[in-house]
Amino acid sequence: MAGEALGKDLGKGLGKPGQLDFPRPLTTVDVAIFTIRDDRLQVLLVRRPAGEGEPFPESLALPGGFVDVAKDRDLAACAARKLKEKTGVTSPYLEQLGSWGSATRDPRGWSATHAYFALIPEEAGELSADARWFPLSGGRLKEKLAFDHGEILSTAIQRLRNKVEYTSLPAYLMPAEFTLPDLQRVYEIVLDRPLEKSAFRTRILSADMIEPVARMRRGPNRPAQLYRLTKGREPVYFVRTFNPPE
Amino acid sequence: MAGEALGKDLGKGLGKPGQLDFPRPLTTVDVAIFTIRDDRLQVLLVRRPAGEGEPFPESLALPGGFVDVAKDRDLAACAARKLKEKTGVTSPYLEQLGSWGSATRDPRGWSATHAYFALIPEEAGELSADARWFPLSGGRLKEKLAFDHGEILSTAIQRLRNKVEYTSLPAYLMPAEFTLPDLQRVYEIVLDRPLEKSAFRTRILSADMIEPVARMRRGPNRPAQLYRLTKGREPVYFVRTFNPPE
DNA sequence: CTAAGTAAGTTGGACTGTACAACTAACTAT
DNA sequence: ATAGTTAGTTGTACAGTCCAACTTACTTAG
Repeated sequence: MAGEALGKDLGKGLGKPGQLDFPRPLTTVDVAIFTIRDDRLQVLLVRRPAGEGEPFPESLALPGGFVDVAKDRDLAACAARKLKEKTGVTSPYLEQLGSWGSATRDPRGWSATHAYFALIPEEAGELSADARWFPLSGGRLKEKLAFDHGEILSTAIQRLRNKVEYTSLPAYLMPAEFTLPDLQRVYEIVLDRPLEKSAFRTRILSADMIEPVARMRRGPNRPAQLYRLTKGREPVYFVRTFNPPE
Repeated sequence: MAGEALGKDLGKGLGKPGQLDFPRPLTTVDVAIFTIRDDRLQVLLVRRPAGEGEPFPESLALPGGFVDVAKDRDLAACAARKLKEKTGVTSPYLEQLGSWGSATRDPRGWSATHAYFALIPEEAGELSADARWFPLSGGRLKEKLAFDHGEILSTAIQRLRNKVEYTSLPAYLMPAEFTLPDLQRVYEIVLDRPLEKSAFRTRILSADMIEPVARMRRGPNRPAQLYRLTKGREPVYFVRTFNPPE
C-alpha cells in the first residue's frame, strides 16, 4: 500500500538514530464551516485541484490541508488560518470536532486529519475563489465528497443539531442584531422542526445570552425588539433539551 | 527549536518529488482510562522511561505512544491496542476526546496527539507492570503529568462529568451485575454530589438501559435487586440533566 | 376612518418529571 | 421482640414545557 511505501523512508536523516526513526502519518486539518443562507443551513466546500498526483481531483471537499509546522503554532491556529483563507472571517465560533486517521483514507498514505467546525454569520467576510456554499436539505448534502469528508460532515451536522437542542450555538450564526423570532427561525432550520414560541422565549431570555438594543425592527406589522449577543459570552448550556420529536 | 531541526529532513526520499516533501508532525495516541476503585474515580497512569533522549524521563503520563502505521488500521484501533496492552481489557467504553497538537508540546518537535477516554469496570483485566491507578479527589489529580497530559486529563474529567449529567455512561464503570443503589453511588462519585433517590430510580428504570436478573444482592439488611446492562446497548441520552448544583 | 391581515409578544391551564421528605419493606444483630 | 440499616415507594410542591387562545402594534385595502 502507498502508505507503507512512502512511509519507509520518512524520518531518516535525524541527528539521533533510533528513537524517531519510523514513518510518520500525514497530518491535516479540515474545517466544516456553516452558515444560514436563504433560510437553509449551508456548508462551505472547495473543489480539489486537478494536478498530477492529486488525490480526488476536482472533487468537492471540506476546506483544509496539511499542517504547516513553520506557520502553525497549534491545531486551532491552523484551523483558524484555513477559515480565514477561505472566508476572511477572523473570530468565528470554532470548535474541535474530532479526528479521523487511518491507513486508507488518503491514497497518499497513512493520514490523520483534525476536524473542526465553525459557525459564521451570513454577511461575514469574502469567500475565496475556489469556495462555494452548498445547502443541506434534511441535514444531508446531495454532493459526494473527497476522502472521508462525507462522514466528517455528517458528524459535524449531527454534533451541531445535537448541541442546538441544549445550547446557544445558533446565536453564532446570527448577524450583529436580530430579533427573537429570527433566532427561533434559525433554531428551527437547524433542528428541522418547529419550536414552541413561548417556551423558546422564556428559555432564551432567562439564559442571559442576549441583550436588547435600543432599536426595534419595523416591518409591515408589529415591530420586534432587536437584540445582540451579550459581549464575550461563552455558549450557554441549558439543563433541559427542547422537547425531542415524537 | 528541536521540532524544526528535526523536521527539516523529514519527508525526503519520496518517490515523487514536491508534493509530500515537507516535514510531518509526530503522531501519537493517548488514552485516559477511568475506573471506580475504593469508592473513588481513578485514572490509569504510567511512568515514562528513563532512557537517553526520552522526554519527561520518569514522569507520570497517560498511557499512549506513537501511531504504528504498520500495526494500526486506524486511530481507534491504536487506542484500543494501547488500552489492551496496559489493562488487558478488550471491549471497554472507548470514546474520542479530542486532539492536541502544537510546536511545543513535545520537545522532540511539532507533534499532535489523538486523545481517547475509556471507562472500564474495576475487576476487568490485569494491569501491565508500569501502570498504576491514581485516585482523583474533587475531580483533580495531585500528581503533575508529562507533556500536556494534565490538560488532557482535565478535559477528560470535565467531559466525563458533563456527560454523566445526562447519559448512562457510568453504567460502563459497573461490574457485570449491580444494584440500583450501586449505580447511584457511582453517579454520585463522579459528580461529587448527592442525587435524589426516587428521581434517579425513575429515570434509570424508564431509560431501558438495564434489566433485572433473577438474583438479589443479600446483605445485613433488605436485599437489593441485581441488574445488568441491556445487551449491546449504546449509551442513553436523557432529555434533562440531573438538576445542577447551587 | 375603519376593517382586515399579520407577526410580535403574553397569558393560563394541562402535563411531565424532579425536589424533598416521609413513609413502608426486608433483612441482621442483639 | 426490638433496634438499626438499607431498599424501595409514595405524595405534595414546584419548575418548565406544551398547547392554545389571547392582546398588541403595526400596514394596507376599501
